[in-house]
Amino acid sequence: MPRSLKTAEIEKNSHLDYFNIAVSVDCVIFGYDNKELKVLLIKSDLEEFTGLWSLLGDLVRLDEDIESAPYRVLKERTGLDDVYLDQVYTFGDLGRHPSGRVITTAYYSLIDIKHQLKLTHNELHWHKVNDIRKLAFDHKNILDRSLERLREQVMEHPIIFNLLPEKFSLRELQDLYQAILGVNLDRRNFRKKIAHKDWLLDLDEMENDVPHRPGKLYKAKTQFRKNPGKRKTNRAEARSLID
Amino acid sequence: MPRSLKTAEIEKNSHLDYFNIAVSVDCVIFGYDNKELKVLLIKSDLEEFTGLWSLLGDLVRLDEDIESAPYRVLKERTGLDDVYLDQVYTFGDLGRHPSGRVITTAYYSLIDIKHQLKLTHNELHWHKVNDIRKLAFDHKNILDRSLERLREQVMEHPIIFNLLPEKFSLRELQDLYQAILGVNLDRRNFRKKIAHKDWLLDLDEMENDVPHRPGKLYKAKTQFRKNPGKRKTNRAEARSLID
DNA sequence: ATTTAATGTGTCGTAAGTACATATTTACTA
DNA sequence: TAGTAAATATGTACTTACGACACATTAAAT
Repeated sequence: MPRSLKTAEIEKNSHLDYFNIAVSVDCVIFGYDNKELKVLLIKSDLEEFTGLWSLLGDLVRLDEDIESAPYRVLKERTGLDDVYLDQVYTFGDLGRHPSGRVITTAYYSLIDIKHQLKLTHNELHWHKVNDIRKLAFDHKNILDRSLERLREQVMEHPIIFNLLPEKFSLRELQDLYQAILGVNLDRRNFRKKIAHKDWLLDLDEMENDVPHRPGKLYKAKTQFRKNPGKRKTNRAEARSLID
Repeated sequence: MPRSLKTAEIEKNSHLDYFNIAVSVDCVIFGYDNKELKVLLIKSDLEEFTGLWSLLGDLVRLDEDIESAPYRVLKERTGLDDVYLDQVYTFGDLGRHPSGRVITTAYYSLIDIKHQLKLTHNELHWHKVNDIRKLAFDHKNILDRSLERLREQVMEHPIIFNLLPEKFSLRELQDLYQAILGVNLDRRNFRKKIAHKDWLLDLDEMENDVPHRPGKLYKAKTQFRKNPGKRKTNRAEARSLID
């Protein structure tokens, strides 16, 4: 039996009961601003966690695929549509939710703070990922795992562009990589590596809002995958692992 | 509402009902024998899938962590203890289970067929992964994803040794890699790469059961992680992604 | 003794990773 | 308008990893 479950709380949380496991999704919504990686959080609505922030989540509905749930949550809470989402991990320890037995599947999302978001809900706030020490539930753990996954994915797949406006300079791109990976990169080597990936389209345009020599502007050439649910095995990838 | 859900079926499957999502785990149990990657399957017990095989799974109990469930399933069905398990993905499409709404979290497991398994259940059978075309439920999809994950993990982490007996030769190890990755590898380059990883302990022993020049025997030096639930981010890994 | 079938290295060309320096362009300001 | 500051843009040399490839060695079987 869940630890801190009392009858009063069951009534308060009518969607939870003693006899079933509830299924939820939580969204780790990453954004990038002012050279910092951010995550969108909401004030926790549970007494146990007053003052703490939490991820955006909801119970999975009986009539929706689990993959649809995080899209719905993002749409409902932020108005965002057509975002990049990837499943990270499913968390289901006994004590993770004080109101009952809830298993949650975490998704992370990459969005462009500046151009995409209209915050409809004033309890939502962007937080610097690096400054976060504690969150409600096990959400700090979920955040850590999501960041870990983001770091793994970001050099292998052309997904990082979801965090940037359509047009960006190589400096902006490098700053973003540095914010995500938490390391400084050599500019010349970084550019060689990016050039080699063939992800960028040279727009033949220049920055015009910088107080120094403007850089060239690029846009992402590659189509990012928006629905990661059903992937194909890539034989070539497997091969490159060894020989 | 689930597609093919009828009252009769609900009665037959008393653990499922109209009003809640059920949570299960499925185990993709990999083994290795005769130069082939195998997976342990059980005959499906559902009418809809008579004649088809399925993964070993069970509903998650109300009083166990989700991570504990696959360990329990393995213990109950095969007697296996202390195995390597890793969570792969959570599948939750509406129509995936004919008897109701069931969301399942897939784990893959690596075990040594020869020395560990006492099949207690005579409906269990090892199947060649390469020969599997169709499984019950969405289990073929789950198997594909698990194999994909195994292929990704197997060069990065010293987990492959869970599929081998304690002592093994480099040839056996290479054969196993080839079975998993589905490619042939150059022996010299393979050995260089493995040597470079510093995963092996030279036992100063020789094979003695082979009809040709015997090779040296090795054992795994590295401790495999048995409980992958809570990983730490590795700063050095992140750095190596860029430069 | 010869054959067979594997083990156990080494080399060389190529590609990628890493450390590092100089010239160039624009905005700013004095 | 000339000089300065700050960033862009690019190249080279070193080292390490990858990939294709060949030959000598060892033990078992005949």
